[in-house]
Amino acid sequence: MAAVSSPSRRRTEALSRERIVDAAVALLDDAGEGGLTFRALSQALATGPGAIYHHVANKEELLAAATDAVVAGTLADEPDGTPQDKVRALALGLFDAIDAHPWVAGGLTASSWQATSPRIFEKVGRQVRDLGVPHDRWFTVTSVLVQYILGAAAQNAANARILGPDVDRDEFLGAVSTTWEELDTDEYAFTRTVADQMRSHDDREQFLEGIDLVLAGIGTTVRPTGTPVMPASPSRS
Amino acid sequence: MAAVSSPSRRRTEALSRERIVDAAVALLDDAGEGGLTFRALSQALATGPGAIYHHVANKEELLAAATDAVVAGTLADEPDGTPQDKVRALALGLFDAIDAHPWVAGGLTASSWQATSPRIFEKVGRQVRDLGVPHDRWFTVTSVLVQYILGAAAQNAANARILGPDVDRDEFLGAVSTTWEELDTDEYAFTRTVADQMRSHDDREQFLEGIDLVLAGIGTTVRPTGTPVMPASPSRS
DNA sequence: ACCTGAACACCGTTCAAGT
DNA sequence: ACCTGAACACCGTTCAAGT
Repeated sequence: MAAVSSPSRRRTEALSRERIVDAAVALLDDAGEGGLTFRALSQALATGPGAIYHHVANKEELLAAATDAVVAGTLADEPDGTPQDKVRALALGLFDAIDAHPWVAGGLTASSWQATSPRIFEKVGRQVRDLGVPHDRWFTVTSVLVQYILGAAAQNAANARILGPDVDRDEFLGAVSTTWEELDTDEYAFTRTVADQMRSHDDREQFLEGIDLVLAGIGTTVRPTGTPVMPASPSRS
Repeated sequence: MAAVSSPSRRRTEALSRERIVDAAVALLDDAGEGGLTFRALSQALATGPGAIYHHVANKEELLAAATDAVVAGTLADEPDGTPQDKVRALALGLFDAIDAHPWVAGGLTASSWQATSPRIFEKVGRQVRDLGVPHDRWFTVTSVLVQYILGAAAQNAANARILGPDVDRDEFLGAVSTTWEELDTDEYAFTRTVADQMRSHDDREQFLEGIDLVLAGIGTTVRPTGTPVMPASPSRS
């Protein structure tokens, strides 16, 4: 916060990768994916478009860095409780972050095996290990959990994006629900019957139920020494 | 296939939404997301850029239509077997389609609640119903399944994209695995221990294991009339 | 070394003008 | 009604020139 050190230049502070990334996050947050522009960015930083290239290779790397900044913030605080609780807390933290910054979803799929995902992978993987999953299944089970978390959060963010800030959620869900009710009787027999469930569902709640479903599935593969196979987390209905 | 009817014009056939969408799919397939351009498209169709707008509202709608065309093709043939088998077949069909046309992943998240997703939702939902899931959980369980399928497939496609056609998969996985082994001992204690599992994993296989994990989770919530809670699909190890 | 900002090679989209 | 293609208002990225 202190703009002290170094002899004052034309700008308050010299350009730096960190300042650029911060400005990028701000731009993405209030103007969306399409709002991140080297021209808009250079204006916000009181510099020329070319200057940014001295600190960032290209737009893709910039988006990845902005994504990483948000995710790192989310993973900062350590949850506590059972491994199941920790998975839920981690998942919900990411879900909320992606909901608040929908552009993160795009950034994550664009840079999967890079810096960001390993961070998430590590946090989730530790819980998988503590859950008692056999060692030879750690990679697969952790991957599946991470894939569900990021996949579900990304799809939720996509919906939030088309909703926009000015569209009423209930109104929108009601409209979709009505559309579903009017679908072809034969071709969409199933979808029609859940139109009302769709109208009244809660995204966060549904996301958590998905986590619990996967945790329950993991539970069926876990055999704590000497005890029989048990469905996971009996503490939740 | 027959280019008969109507008096011959400068082009073999008049422009139509279908011809435009077909050309878009072809363009996306061999040049990727960035290859779809109104200029490239109009050249392929021997017309001007403006002409396309008489049949398609904008690029977003065009991408959605192209996505829908691919997905509809995938869902065309009806699988058979148990509901579990059908879910696996449906999921694998989508996985393979997204793997073959990576741009579909982006198209799906960009137009989630539109025409494409309901088609997938319906197909999956019917199996959820046949699985014996209680009626009041149909929407949630189906959503979770669809979210996992599309989310995992999308992330796989993202990896395939950064891999590219000219990069050797084994070599790439080996490189990532080595990176993981060299990560910080404390910060990445878990990730380091699964570096070798990551090197030898198979994407399709892992995807299917994820499906089975979710199905197993669903199994713990299913109570066929009069019988106790049972883990799902005892037929698979 | 870092920054500037004009310039290059593109985009999606529009629109007067043609048929 | 459908098509044309120039034109508009943008992009990301580069690069000579400055400090």
